Amino acid sequence: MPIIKIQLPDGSKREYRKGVTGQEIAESIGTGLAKAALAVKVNGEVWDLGRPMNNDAGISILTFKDQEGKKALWHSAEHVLTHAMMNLWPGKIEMAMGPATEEGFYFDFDSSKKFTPDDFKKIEEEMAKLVNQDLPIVRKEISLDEAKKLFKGNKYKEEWLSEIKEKGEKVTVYWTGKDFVDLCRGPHVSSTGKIGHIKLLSLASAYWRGDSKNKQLQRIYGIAFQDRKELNRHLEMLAEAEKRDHRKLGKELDIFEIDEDIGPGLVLWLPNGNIIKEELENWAKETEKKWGYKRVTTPIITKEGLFHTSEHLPHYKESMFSPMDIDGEKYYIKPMNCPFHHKIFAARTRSYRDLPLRLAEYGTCHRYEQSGAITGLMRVRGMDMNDAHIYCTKEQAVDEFIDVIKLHEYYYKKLGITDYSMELALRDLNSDKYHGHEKMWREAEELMMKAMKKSGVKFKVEKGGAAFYGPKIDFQIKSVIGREFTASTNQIDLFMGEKFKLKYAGEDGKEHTPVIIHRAPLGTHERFIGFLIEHFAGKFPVWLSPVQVVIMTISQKMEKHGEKLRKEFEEAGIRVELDNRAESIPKKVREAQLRKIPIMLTIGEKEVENDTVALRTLDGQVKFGVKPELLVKKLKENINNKELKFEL
RNA sequence: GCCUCUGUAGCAUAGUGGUAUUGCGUUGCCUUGGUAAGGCAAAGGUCGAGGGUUCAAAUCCCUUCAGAGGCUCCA
Repeated sequence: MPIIKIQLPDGSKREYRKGVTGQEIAESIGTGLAKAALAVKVNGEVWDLGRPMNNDAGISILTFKDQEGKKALWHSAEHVLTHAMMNLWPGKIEMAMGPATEEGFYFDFDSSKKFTPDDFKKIEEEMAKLVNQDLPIVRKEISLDEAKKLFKGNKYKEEWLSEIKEKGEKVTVYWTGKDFVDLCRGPHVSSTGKIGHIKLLSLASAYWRGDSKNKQLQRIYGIAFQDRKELNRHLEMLAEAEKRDHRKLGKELDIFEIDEDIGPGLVLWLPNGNIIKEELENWAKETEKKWGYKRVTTPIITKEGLFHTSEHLPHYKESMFSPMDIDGEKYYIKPMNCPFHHKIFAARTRSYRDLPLRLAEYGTCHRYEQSGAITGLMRVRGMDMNDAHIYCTKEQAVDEFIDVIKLHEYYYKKLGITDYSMELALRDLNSDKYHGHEKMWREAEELMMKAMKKSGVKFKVEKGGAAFYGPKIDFQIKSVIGREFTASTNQIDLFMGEKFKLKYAGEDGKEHTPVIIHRAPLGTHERFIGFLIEHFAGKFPVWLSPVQVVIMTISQKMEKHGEKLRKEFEEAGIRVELDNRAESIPKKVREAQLRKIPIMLTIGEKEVENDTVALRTLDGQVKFGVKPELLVKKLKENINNKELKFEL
């Protein structure tokens, strides 16, 4: 019998007969593993457990702990979903496609029946049946002709097959039991029993192959876990995420409002929200002053010519609000601040001695976002941007850019944002949306790459995401509940300097074009605060809290004392409220908790007598006999240092 | 922009053809209390807007606005 050598996950080598499967190897290692195994990684490629190995190989057994194992399970769950729907509505479902994603799976299909979440229960029951039957899931390589016969009449599969033919790839199908088959590359788990518990989450629509010219299909999203408890935990997490939704909290905490009569994506900052906004703004102003930025202010509207120079017109016209006619000339509302800052640079003769010149502004910009893209504070049409442009020499560019990265890191660290990543977005060489000449692009890419590498920060390269005038770096931040956003975009720009004919006198006495760095570490107030609401679940650190301290009287007899205390806190620059209503303490506490006020003080007879307060923090801890002077001192320190937590 | 769904008082909700339910909040009165809801009462709604069907519309149909989940887009 021919023998092959397999290197096991622990590094040891063992001999097996030729044709051994991943499942058999898993069984030979340990019974627990045999059950948990979902797929196998063979020389770096993910395989089904049942696929025979005919050569020496190094393997690792994938379980639900591995993302690839999860994906095999989820993809199989997607097949079960398709299978169940074909069973329930025979002839009514034309299956298109369905992959596993990073957090579950979805299935796209075409059907004359309009599905609603009310159908989920029925489908889930059918899926549970299929899982209980523990049907084998078997991979088969078949010929193109066989495949064509098998999927005859399904235009989506036919399109897929003709593409496989073009690429010259092999056709693989997966059978679930005897009566369900789908065209699929896999990998899958070996039988439906391994999938465990499936939950359908939502219903949406999507264009076939993600192209808006194509037909829209119905899409069902789902998730699956082997362990019921894990599924429940996941569902709880989703519910928790919903509670943290900035739109919900924004309303509950009186942070912002979006009024129908004003328009979609146009934010009304309520007094509470405005405090957060101003605190952030002041922080950025102070910080950037220290980092050598100079502040400027520029208009919100401009003659159209400015955007022709920058080439935003006509290329980005559709993202701009329609122009208005002023004295027979077209004026646009600015979608960004860059050209204005360039004009400030150009307004005076510049020498290399003036560089780097860092111009910063809290600019109010408006962009015509697609109506369907607008969500809460995350995608808006009117925004305040913490924007700045650095004009420097080519020699300075790398270090300046590293400083920009450091500035981000400073901001994020202070706010306790630890989960972030960077993406270097380059141009897509096949697209014609990019401007400027080849040399300029290459140089800009090189400069950015150099800066990223020198800074030592991890980053991912993404093709096709660049701005039309240069590559960019996006900071992706993740909130505690796992929602990810682009918080800021930064660029080294060799294009606009030329377009705006910006010049400085160099050391050599000749004219040079400055390099421009675009940066906005806090992005827009809208998105950033939206993110922070979810990040902190509305429990802002003291310095950002709209109301920092509430003083609650046990009875209205303590009003005078309460008022005296309130004044003391207020004079110390602390945002404080006195709650002297004729309500019970439990009720006052409850309300303060719901408003997420970080410092709750109660005063009763004892406190008046001893001139102390009882301190309660949001986590429910109560400390009696606290001296107000000490508290004020500690709070001021906490606020000035912008600390994340308050401790006495 | 496209697809699907949703829209009832400040907020959260009940209501499948007979002009609207409940809770919180608000206001008033009583209560003056020790760490997540004290009691009673009152006010508050052209049921997103406009049109249509019908004796009668929150409810059915059309248009429109807004929101949600996606897709496309995202300088």
